[in-house]
Amino acid sequence: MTKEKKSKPSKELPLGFVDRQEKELLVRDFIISNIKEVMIKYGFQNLETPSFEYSDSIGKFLPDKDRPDEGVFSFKDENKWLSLRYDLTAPLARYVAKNYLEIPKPFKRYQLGTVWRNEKPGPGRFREFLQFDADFVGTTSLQADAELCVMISEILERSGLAKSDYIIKISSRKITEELFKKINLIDNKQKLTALRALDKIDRLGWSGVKELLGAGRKDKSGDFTKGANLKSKDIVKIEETLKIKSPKTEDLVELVKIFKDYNFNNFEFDPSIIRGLEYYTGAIFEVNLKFDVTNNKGQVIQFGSIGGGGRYDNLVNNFGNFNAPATGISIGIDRLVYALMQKKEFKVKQTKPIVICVFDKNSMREYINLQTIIRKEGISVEIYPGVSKLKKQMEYANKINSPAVILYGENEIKSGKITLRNLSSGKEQSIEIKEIVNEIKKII
RNA sequence: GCAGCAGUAGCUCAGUUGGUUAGAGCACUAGUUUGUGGAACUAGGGGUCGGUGGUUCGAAUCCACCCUGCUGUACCA
Repeated sequence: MTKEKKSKPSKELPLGFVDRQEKELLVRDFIISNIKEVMIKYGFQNLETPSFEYSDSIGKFLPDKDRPDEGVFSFKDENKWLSLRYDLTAPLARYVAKNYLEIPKPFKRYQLGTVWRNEKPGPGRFREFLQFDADFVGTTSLQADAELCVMISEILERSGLAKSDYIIKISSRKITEELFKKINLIDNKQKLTALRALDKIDRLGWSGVKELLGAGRKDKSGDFTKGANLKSKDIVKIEETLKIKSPKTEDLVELVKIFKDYNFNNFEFDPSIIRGLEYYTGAIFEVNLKFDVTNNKGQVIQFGSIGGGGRYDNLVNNFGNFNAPATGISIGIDRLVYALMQKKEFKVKQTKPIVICVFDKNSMREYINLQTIIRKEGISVEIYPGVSKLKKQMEYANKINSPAVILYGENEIKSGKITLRNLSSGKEQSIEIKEIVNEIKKII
């Protein structure tokens, strides 16, 4: 007798992928509806591009090509490499280049779509997630950059955040450019290491960043990270730059002025904001939450930003000779949902069906008629989907959080009255069929 | 990727220096005179103790390697 090893299919999900339940999806839908309304108000048009692109369309032309093959999910189709998109900006650049002659200039579009990243997930951070992205293509006006920040604020506040819950941090790639010129830092690799180091100041503090700018840093677990090996006098100059309280670069001075005209103050200049390394060319923004976010064990976690963006004047140009300076901003919708769901006062209304219990299959006609009457009023109702004892039907109704059950059995049919049981109070009442809708409305 | 810690039922965990048939709570299923949920009671199902190999008369327990998860770190367009 041979022992057969049954290899059952795995019920586990691939690393970084999750099932999303209704509770979360309702919040997501709520945010999306806010986004769509705001987008219309601000005059952006919707666009949908495919999940897959040719790998070179979304990767090859990016200047930030430190690790071209990592971070994306790819496969070879015939002889060409395809990749799942990792953001919505690269596909936009491709779209603009492809449709340059037809689209209005400037071009304002927004997009909601799933993106995929092949990297290590963290709390509230997955390998598949929904991103929202809005961009202006074809204008150098900082009015566009300002409008993006104001617009994001409006979306966040409509979705349930208070002004004190978030802040938009601004900086400019020009600051670091000037700084590197000043300290004569020209080696590209060193530049990137230095930028990455600066980006970590909120987490590691200046002392940690200083180590990363110099020889390197050992983390809590004892792991060592190589530094940028800058001279200590140059590190001092960097420290001085980081202490600047108000922006000196032309673009940010202008941006702040426009913010004033908008009466928008929920921003803060922070020269340590980096984002996207060499990808950006000018102003950059980052949307940060100001309240603590916890994991499922109640521990406060390092949540990071929920979105950001900035000016990328050269991206579309990589596809050819296009005059398409651009600026854009994106939000990680799922991260915003995750954070929003932790705010106690935040609730989205769920509509659960009233359950009509089944006593006798031969009365199905009565049940269906009743169901039709109630559904005509736009009220959620269902006939118990199955054949079970009444107890099971009640347990089912309770489990799905139904507000009430309708009992329409032998007794009721005989007397011509329906029994309506309120499931939160447990109270039952006997009512005429024509009154049923009114009574239900009182409960839900 | 690197480092530290961890992996026993669907979930949260117990399992004594290696010793019979591996336990509990919650959840689940069926009942407690069949027309009543969220409480109680009774009974039941469910685990090759993450995997593979080794040490041993004997491994959930010891060793090696692998896998997975958590945390930090790197990367994050």
